[in-house]
Amino acid sequence: MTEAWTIPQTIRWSIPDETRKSWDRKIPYYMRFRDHFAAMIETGALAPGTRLPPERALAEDFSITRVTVRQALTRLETEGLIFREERRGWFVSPPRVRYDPIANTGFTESITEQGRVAGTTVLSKQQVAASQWESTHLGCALGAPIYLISRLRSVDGRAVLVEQIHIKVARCPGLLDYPLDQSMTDLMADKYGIIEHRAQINMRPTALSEIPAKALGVTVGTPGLYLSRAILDQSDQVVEIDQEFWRHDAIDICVSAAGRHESESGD
Amino acid sequence: MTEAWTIPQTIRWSIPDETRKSWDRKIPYYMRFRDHFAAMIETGALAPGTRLPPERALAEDFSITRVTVRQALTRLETEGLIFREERRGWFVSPPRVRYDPIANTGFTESITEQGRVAGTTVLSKQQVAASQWESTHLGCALGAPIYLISRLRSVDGRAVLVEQIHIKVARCPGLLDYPLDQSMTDLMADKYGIIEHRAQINMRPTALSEIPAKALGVTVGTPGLYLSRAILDQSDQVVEIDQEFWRHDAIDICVSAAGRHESESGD
DNA sequence: CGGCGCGGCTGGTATATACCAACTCGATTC
DNA sequence: GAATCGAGTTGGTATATACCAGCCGCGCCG
Repeated sequence: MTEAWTIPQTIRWSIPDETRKSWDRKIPYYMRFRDHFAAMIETGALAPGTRLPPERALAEDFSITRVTVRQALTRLETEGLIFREERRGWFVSPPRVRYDPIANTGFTESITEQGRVAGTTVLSKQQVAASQWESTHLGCALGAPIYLISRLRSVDGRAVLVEQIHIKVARCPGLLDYPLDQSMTDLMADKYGIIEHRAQINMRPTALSEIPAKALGVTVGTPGLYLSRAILDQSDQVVEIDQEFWRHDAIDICVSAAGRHESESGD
Repeated sequence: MTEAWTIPQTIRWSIPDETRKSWDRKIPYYMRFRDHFAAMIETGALAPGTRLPPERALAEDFSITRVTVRQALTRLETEGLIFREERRGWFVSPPRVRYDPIANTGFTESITEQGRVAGTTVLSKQQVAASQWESTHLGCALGAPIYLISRLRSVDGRAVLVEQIHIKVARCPGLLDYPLDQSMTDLMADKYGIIEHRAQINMRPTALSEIPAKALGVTVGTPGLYLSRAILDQSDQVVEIDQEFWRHDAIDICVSAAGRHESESGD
């Protein structure tokens, strides 16, 4: 319904003849089913959050088997139009939230600006010994003490991401005693005088594995977006690593870039 | 095999007890199948580009049905470990290419730096009348003449993205007469004196629709990443809009961010 | 009135089978 | 030697069916 949804549809590709031909040939059942619901969602006939009828009912109504129904539903899920909750049903996805991973605004602030309600829950906080991966990426000895904080973040009551935060104990002693359901950036600045100077961000599509899927209340293997953020201080020391697992249909990443300089070449 | 692949596996989530319990309960056939191939790929026993046996052979070897095999293969595909070519077979995915959408380097340059071979093919070039979407985003009248360029870009011979470039004819007259299989940024700077000053980038996971899927040689509905880039000049005029459709398993987005400023709050 | 249990509903996993459509590659033909 | 044809192979779509596992609500029981 929002502009974001319609962008892919408004694209005009090069060979319209090809497209026209495709209308002549037989369209698979699952695709007609998909098109039907995609249209209803995009026109707003099905409001976000609406629950779809049970798979068995859909199969009967459309005179196709449940297997075919599930093929179509999975497709709509991949497209981000609907989502499912394990053994509870299929629902129309809410509009995506815009998120700028490099901006000077945090999650809560950014969501609030969009007129939506952000929520944060601390799932766990503990002190552990650095694994191989952590020692490499945090720049500490293997087995050195680190804090591990796991949080669930939601928009309008729907969980959209789980994150795991890794911080060296030596750098922020006593961190776990502070309230952790708010901005880590602010906390580290206020209590430890640590200012984020630079961040290295990685993103890639993935499938949600068991633990993050369970935390988000989704079926394992559903598409997701992995986003990691390494935060460096003024002296280029890594002070925090944040690993985020997003529902793939919840996010619209928006970044603004400074332009290429005159002297440099592109491409 | 690369570090990027193993990150999700090295994550240590909060409730290891839960994880332990999961080993006791029955693991579905499709998951064991998945685990088997995921392990072979991650250890390098299956090299990138390797073709998997036909689905029917896999079904027989593992004593499961082809439906179940396909469920597992689709899962591995969502995870980015394997990909398929329409009616040709399943293959092990090559390592992802790192890509910084906001850096001062173009596609070819960036790929080359990673020791890989970039390729660009112009699929089509034409002049059309601006659609509603184009007039809105390019900032021109509806029906105004615009150039539409469609290109296919590959890494090591494998198509990784299709892009569609929209440029106002008024701004770059005669553009289509220049060679278009190279840097558009350079071309616009050299021939028209247009310097990229700022870019607005949007990204989100999606499913590849028919046209981009066909161009990439993949099955429609496979996961993809949609990336659009609006390029503004010195006077904040939109001079170019680039819409890119990536194979989701080909890309590892890396961006470097300037830190949050001292006076601002994060979250 | 509150907690517990059970049954029904939902999606999750799996079998067995069939036919279709596109690609491959070798053989045949011009 | 190049173009064409065709058979076989591969994935794509679809039916019909069965049982399992977790969620939910109703009703029973304390």
